[in-house]
Amino acid sequence: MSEEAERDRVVEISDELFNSRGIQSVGMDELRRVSGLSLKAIYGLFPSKAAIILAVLDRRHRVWTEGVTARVDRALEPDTKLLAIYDYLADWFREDSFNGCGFINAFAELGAVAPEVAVRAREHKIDFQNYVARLVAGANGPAELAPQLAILAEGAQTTAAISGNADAARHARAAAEVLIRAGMSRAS
Amino acid sequence: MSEEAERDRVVEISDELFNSRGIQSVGMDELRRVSGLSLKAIYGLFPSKAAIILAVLDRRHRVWTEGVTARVDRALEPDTKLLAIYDYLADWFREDSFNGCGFINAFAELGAVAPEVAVRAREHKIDFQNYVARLVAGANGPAELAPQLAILAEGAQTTAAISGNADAARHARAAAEVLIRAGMSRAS
DNA sequence: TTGTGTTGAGAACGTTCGTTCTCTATGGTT
DNA sequence: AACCATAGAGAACGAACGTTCTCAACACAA
Repeated sequence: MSEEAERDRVVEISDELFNSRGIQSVGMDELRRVSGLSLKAIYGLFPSKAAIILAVLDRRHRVWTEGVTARVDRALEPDTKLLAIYDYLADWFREDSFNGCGFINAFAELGAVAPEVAVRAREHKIDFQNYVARLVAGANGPAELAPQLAILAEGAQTTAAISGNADAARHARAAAEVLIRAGMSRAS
Repeated sequence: MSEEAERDRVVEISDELFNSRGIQSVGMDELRRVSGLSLKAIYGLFPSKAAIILAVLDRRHRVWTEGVTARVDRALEPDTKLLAIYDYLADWFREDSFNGCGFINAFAELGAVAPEVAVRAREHKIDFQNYVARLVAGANGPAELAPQLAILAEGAQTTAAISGNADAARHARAAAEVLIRAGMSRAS
């Protein structure tokens, strides 16, 4: 296995473990056991656990972005593209492994003591807000609609994570529909 | 100082420290140093750090509930009562010590490994949803409005925490206004 | 075959944490 | 003054963590 592939494998395994049990609760020894690599090999791929954490965040950003854009791209109309975000959330919430937004979790766990984690979380959220803003602009919606829709998505994620059921996506979608319709009628 | 007062003091100090730096990052030794009590005294008041964490969550629930109800009670009309929630959030977000919802943070940090923390977080959120539902009912709004408004409040909290600015409260309030108006017009 | 560099397995190290224990000083009671 | 219970200060303990080191096994070149 190439070094690149091994790195990806460690990051993927770390992502799953961090997601299910939190970052600080997962030790390097468990990473070694699950990955089948030696500690020496892992430390040959990454200089520290902190570097693995950041790599996991980068991966999460990529997976999230690809997932949501793929889902949005399938929708045909500008307004159904916006609603597709919440359909993506609904599917995500129903996965057994769903445990809340990894960035919110990482920020809550390490944001105050690991500035780089806070930065990645902030960048991830800003990136999503900008994406929503572009979709809103594409639908000729008013600028203030974008942060509102983003807040709905954020709220759905934490509500689904803590309550443990996926209804939040449905509620957020319904709210988004109302906001979009209201925004469009005012814009036209 | 009475034992009750000392207990409160430890919980209050722990709340502040946990809020600013996360739960796991704060050790018992720091609690000792800041509180001025001996470790022995602290362990006389609480059987373990886990018990302190739960006491902090209970305190957070009490403070939050009192704060938001006080703000809501100041509003006169049923629909402005609903909007008062977001005004309360706006004030909270602007506090220097604001670091996101303590329950979301605790859940993210410990929910997967400390079931009691997850239960408290869930109970807290359910309690808030029920509160919103009562306010919505008082305003003769449709039942589906309540979870939508709750999701807006959740999203505002995480967005404000990660982005570091209080605008999220304003956006959430504006969205809530639209949802409330739409809900009322359909109900009437 | 011999020598050499590399690697895996995991022991070891230094630190930190939650918790308990020791020891000393103190204050009240007789 | 003599005794005892109490409590503070922090050392000590066992466990767990991230990281590094040791050492034996192995692959491969000469």
